Amino acid sequence: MTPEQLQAVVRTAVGAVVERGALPVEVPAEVVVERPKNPEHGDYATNVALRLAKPAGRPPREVAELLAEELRAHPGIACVDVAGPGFLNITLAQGALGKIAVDAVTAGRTYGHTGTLAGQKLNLEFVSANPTGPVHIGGTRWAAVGDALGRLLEASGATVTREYYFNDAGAQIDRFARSLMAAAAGRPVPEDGYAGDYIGEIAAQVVAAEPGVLELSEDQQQERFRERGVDLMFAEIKRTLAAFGVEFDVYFSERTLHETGALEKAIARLRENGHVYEADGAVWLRTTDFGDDKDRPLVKSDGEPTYFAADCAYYLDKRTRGFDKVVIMLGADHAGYVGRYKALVAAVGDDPEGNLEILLGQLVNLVRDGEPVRMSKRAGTVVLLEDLVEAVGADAARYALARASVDQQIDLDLDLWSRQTNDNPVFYVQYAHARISSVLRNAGDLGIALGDAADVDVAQLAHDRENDLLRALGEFPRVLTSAAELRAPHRVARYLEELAGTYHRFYDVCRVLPRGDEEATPLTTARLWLCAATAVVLRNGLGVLGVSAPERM
RNA sequence: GCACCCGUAGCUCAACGGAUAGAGCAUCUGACUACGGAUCAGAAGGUUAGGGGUUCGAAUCCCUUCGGGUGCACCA
Repeated sequence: MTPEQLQAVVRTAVGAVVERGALPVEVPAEVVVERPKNPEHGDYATNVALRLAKPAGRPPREVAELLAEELRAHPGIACVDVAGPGFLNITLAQGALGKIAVDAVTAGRTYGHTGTLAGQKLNLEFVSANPTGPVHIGGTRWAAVGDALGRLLEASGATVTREYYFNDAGAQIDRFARSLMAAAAGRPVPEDGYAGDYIGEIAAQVVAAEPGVLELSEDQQQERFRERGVDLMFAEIKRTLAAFGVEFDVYFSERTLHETGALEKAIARLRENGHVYEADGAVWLRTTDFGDDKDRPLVKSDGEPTYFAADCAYYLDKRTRGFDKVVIMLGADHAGYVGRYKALVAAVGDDPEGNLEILLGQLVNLVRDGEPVRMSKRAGTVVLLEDLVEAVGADAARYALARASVDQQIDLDLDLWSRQTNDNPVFYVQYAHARISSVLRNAGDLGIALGDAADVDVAQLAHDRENDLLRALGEFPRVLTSAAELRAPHRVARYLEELAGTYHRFYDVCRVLPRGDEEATPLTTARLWLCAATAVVLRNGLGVLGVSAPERM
């Protein structure tokens, strides 16, 4: 029996008790069945009696007793205890957990996938670093977490479009172009320009591609350097992200919003809704009507539209593309944007809570030898995605960034994460997978096959460590759905570490393959299924995080 | 000054309002005739920054003090 099935059984039991008038409450839509931390508390526990006590006007333990009696009648349940303030501790019948292993192996790479978010069409925007330089460490955290979140949402049945928005229309790009021009001409980069080795590299590539470019007029040169520079920088960014295992469905150019008149249309719509006014020669959106700290300009007094105006147009563009929900992942340094974004969504007539979701992530510090790492070879001051990958490898980098909650500032120790030992959590998890792969290989060499699902006797799995492992495997679908709902990919990583530990403890005391000239038994086969199921879950879980599951290390 | 995030074992971090707050590392003690020891068993380690409140129950929610981070542009 899987936890989901038990959940249904408990709910049915509540229904039965209510039905015969013993409990004057509404049957809850969902009851919580969880795996207790303390093994003495049975296979599963539910707090449903505690929840129902107040509406029923009865003491929790009394409610619990009523439900316990009902549940004991179920054939899959061996015993039910009322414990503590009114928890129901449930122990399943011998062999009832074994189905989980069969389910996992049978479902394979879709094990853990659910339809809890089916029908939702989400736009997930992350990284969105401007093509004026390489992706730095902040964007890297979002690349790892955002991509994992995308996979997580898809595993729960949502349709996800990963989107990268880039600013190729404003003053920053102009500064980038002028920096390239200066470097190409051998002049120092302007005061407000971009430094770093990459500027010289790209400038040289532009000159190589357009030999006469330095002969052009100042304006023409800037245009050529801008266009080619952005292309080259973007190619570099995409290459770096791809090497990190992150790909986007849409790269959205701000410039296109200007060129198609989308900004004017957006402003017109906001004006129709009565939220636009003019003051001091500028055009303003009255975002304070929707909880923002101050009103925001859409068009500056010099007639130029603001970046915020482009944000409005961009949001509307996403909505017309049919996304129910627009999710934007930002660094904590952009926390100030939340208020105006929410206000903008309200101003166009959407629901700022339902249609928009902004996830804020705290910043990352890199540490080596206990000292903060600040310098980068290429960019002068910031640390880059490629620096991190070079230092620890893509798997460790992705895992390290995805394993912490995003609202925690993290100190990432480069020494630790580059170590090939069990200090390093990603190796601990990957090792478990490699170890299982080895067992399965050895089984094959011995001519022992998993065989058909109908033939395996999972009731053979009766050892405590086997049951621990089965319960852990049974949690996986719920780990994925709750991590998706909470937008918390780090939960998957924590779960995998726990699962790896549970497997190692099983392996330590439960011999899988026959030794020497012993014969394979039904228990051998059952344990092999358990191993295969664990490998499936490790693989699927690591897959969500974009980390490889090696068969040999 | 105002707003948001954070403060949990020596260190890095978990814990959708639930039972005795958990892992890994580091420290100490054990298990190698090894299906991969990159493993396992055990010990030690905590006033969840401090103080109030809410309730059957608070690391979690509310108020407050202290400490750290970030942001408060007709910049992008």
